[in-house]
Amino acid sequence: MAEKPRRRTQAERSAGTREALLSAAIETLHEHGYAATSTMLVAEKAGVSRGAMLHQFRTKADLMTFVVEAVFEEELERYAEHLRGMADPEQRLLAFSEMAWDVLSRPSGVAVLEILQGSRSDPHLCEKLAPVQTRIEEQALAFTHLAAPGDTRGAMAVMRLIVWAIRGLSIAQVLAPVPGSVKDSVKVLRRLIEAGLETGVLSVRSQEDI
Amino acid sequence: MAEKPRRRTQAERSAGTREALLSAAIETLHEHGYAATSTMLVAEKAGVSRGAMLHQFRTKADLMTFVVEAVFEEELERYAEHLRGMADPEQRLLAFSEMAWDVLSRPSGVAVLEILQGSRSDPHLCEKLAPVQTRIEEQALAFTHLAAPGDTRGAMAVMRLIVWAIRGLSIAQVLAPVPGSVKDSVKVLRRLIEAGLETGVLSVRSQEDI
DNA sequence: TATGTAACGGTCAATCCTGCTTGTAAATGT
DNA sequence: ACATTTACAAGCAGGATTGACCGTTACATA
Repeated sequence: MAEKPRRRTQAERSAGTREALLSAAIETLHEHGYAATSTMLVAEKAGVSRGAMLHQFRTKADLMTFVVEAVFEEELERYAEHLRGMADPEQRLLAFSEMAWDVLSRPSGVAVLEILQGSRSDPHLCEKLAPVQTRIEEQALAFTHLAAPGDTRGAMAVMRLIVWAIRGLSIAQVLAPVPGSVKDSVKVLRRLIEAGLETGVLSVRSQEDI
Repeated sequence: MAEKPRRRTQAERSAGTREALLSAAIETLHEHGYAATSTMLVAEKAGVSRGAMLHQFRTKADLMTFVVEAVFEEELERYAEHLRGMADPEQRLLAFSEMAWDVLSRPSGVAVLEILQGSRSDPHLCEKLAPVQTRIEEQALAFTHLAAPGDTRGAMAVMRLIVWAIRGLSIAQVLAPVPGSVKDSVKVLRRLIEAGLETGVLSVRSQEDI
């Protein structure tokens, strides 16, 4: 009758439960926020026993760290896809705010933000996340190529502004009763960047005297 | 020896403990985030017995709501002070980002953001906060006078962008290992607004076709 | 002064969450 | 084929948090 209920290989099983836990964690974080994201809830939503979860992620901090890392990998791919065939730095900068909105306003982006924010409440998680965080910021900066190699500080300021403006707006969106209207602000940001490029404030070559 | 240990009046005593709890809550939220802000911790830090706290704020949600409201009142005053004698709408808009940074990056501003974010984890708090939140946004909009009376939607988009960009950056600041560097981004925002005004993207008169 | 009311201090039960431990079955490696 | 490692299930203990319940004291007012 039924196919041999072939047990999957170990690696497959591991990957399966980790994937299920990842999705469930993202969903829970997106929906209920960090404070209400207990490991029990996540395991239950993932359809995984608490024992299994505990085997894969010994502590809650481990699970959260995994989520941050996994989502970041996925985000990088998404950025890369958006930027494919966009060589002009100015064009990249112009597209950046809407790109970032696409990437960061998704449930996974909100989930990561919840974790970052929530990490402040858990020293253990905090120190596990510290290296990941700096690595992310470095890679994000290198990846965007927003400025000439020389001006790290200016490029960092611009990148941070855009990223955190978008993150802020993504909070506004989940908090707002009518989520749609937030995107207007993203467009305003894009226009501001256009204006900045026109007037030379955002020269992609240098960003000296801030 | 000692002065008569005159017992304060009832109203004074109430106000005293509420004030102490307010400060302690802000401090705890700013320092450890929402998840780690237990009522016990707050009471302890305020030097108030749990019984007293429970008398003033029957539930945790009550305390949090009080914090949001009290801080907002204080923020309004701060804004008013900044804007005193600044009648020109363009000038107001120019000053807005740095004003907002002054007001929102303070511990109380971070605390409110923590509460808003944390409210998603607590339906009870969520519904208590909903009316407060819309009231705040309305008043903020009316208060800033960023656009001509006609164009509510455009003004809202601009106001939201600035406010949430600043809020996002204030998160970045508490998360960052070296907090100082975040302010660069605030200056970039100011420059972008200048540029937007120059090129007419941010006309204070109208903000039609977004 | 006497009575009602408000602030307060301390303790309690119920709940929830986390991480540990034990036990089982399957897959992997020799 | 056997030994070892890995994935999983389930129960358990410790700790923390919340909100409620007493009793006590001081203020307020008649």
